[in-house]
Amino acid sequence: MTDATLIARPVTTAQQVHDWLHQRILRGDLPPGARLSETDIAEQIGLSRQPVREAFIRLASDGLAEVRPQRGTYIGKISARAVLSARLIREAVESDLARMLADRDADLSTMEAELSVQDRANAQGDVAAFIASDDRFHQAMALAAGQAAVWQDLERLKSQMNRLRHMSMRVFDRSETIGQHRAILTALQARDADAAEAAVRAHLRQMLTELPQIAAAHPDYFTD
Amino acid sequence: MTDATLIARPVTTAQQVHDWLHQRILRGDLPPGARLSETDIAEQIGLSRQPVREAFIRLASDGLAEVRPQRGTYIGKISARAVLSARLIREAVESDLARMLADRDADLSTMEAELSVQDRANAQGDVAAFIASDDRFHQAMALAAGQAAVWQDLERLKSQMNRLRHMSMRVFDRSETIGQHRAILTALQARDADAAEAAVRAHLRQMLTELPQIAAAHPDYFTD
DNA sequence: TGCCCTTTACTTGTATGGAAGTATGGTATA
DNA sequence: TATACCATACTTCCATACAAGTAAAGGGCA
Repeated sequence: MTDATLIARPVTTAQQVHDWLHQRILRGDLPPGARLSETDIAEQIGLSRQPVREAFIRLASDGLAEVRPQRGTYIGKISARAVLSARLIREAVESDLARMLADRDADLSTMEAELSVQDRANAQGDVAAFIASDDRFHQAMALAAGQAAVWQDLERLKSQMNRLRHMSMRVFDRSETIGQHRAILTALQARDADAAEAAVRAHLRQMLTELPQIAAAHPDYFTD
Repeated sequence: MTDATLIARPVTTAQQVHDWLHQRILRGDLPPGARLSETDIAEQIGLSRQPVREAFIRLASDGLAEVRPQRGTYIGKISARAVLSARLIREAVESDLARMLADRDADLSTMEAELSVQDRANAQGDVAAFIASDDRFHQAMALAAGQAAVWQDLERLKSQMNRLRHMSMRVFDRSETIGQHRAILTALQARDADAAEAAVRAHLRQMLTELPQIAAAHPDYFTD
């Protein structure tokens, strides 16, 4: 999530504004469809409109905002199409990664550790902690397969899904999710590629049933 | 490639500048590592720096340029890592799409037609036409599977690969590529999911052998 | 001759003013 | 009362000026 950029690039004000808004959107603080205003935000943080404007442009590139010339800028609604597309891609890619992992003697300790974190977070009802650990679990799988760059690419696609999750997490019990994670890990430890692939696909298909429910509960947050 | 935007959104100047540069970069007119200058381009097309600057920001978001504050803006070099990552993702996703297609009675006429186009383009040595048709062939597969949004996502990831292809196409004979395309189509027509998946994977793994050769021939265009 | 420091030119970053376009509410008119 | 028109208050877009920082060339000095 917080992609620790290795090279310490000099960070501009516009960059910081972008990162700040990006985070707020993904966490759901800025709800889909909400209006953004260059002048409002500029005043709010004591800057001119220019860096704010440039932040907006980058948010639009991220697919998180929509700039309508001469009309206004709005937080993008969650595109069901984009969520389903990202889900399909994740299923295809992560099931391949799981197969690769099952065929080698990989280090699965990080994934193991995250499962414990998720147990605690679920017991304590700490939604944010659970989501963060969930991400790290999947990331760890990519890293164990030696595909850090792949995970970075997936993360870009995942942004729409992430906003969705912040809503769904408050609705669903996550013990089922943890069980699915454990099934994946067990299959990998057993070096059973077929079982691992099946577990990954089953896990990621969970969203197919959740998405319509969430969308029905928040119809104004979604677009097809 | 030229994603015909369905809604006729009002296009700003900055948007046009971005599209123009985007195309030039992907076609290789602006080589990796080349320097871009806000003022130069602004003068060149009779505008102020502002819209050009905003175009640069979006190119950076696309991963095609790098803005180094107070230092300069450069066309991004081709990241071997990004190419390999996109390739792995394509293989995983497109092999899944092929399986989906093999399991249904899909319309494969567009793919068939593109094969003829590729034959002609290869015979005439028309590199640009071949690349365009190659893209449409793969896009047609996604469309036939009812996954237009997935192809859009893949296209974003493909940008690094596309620049590579404009170089490789001048080096390699493409009849082998056409044969691989035909193998995919034949398997789909036979409704043989296993064969289709194998054909897709074999086709997309071709790049694993081509990338090192291209990189060796143009070492200054690449970064790891 | 070689090294260090200063100056200068050039880069992108930010601030501000006005231009162009849109939406809205009020007003005159039928 | 309903409708068409117009003034007004917004929005983002573009142009311009200046600020901050970088890099490189040139001069002074050992």
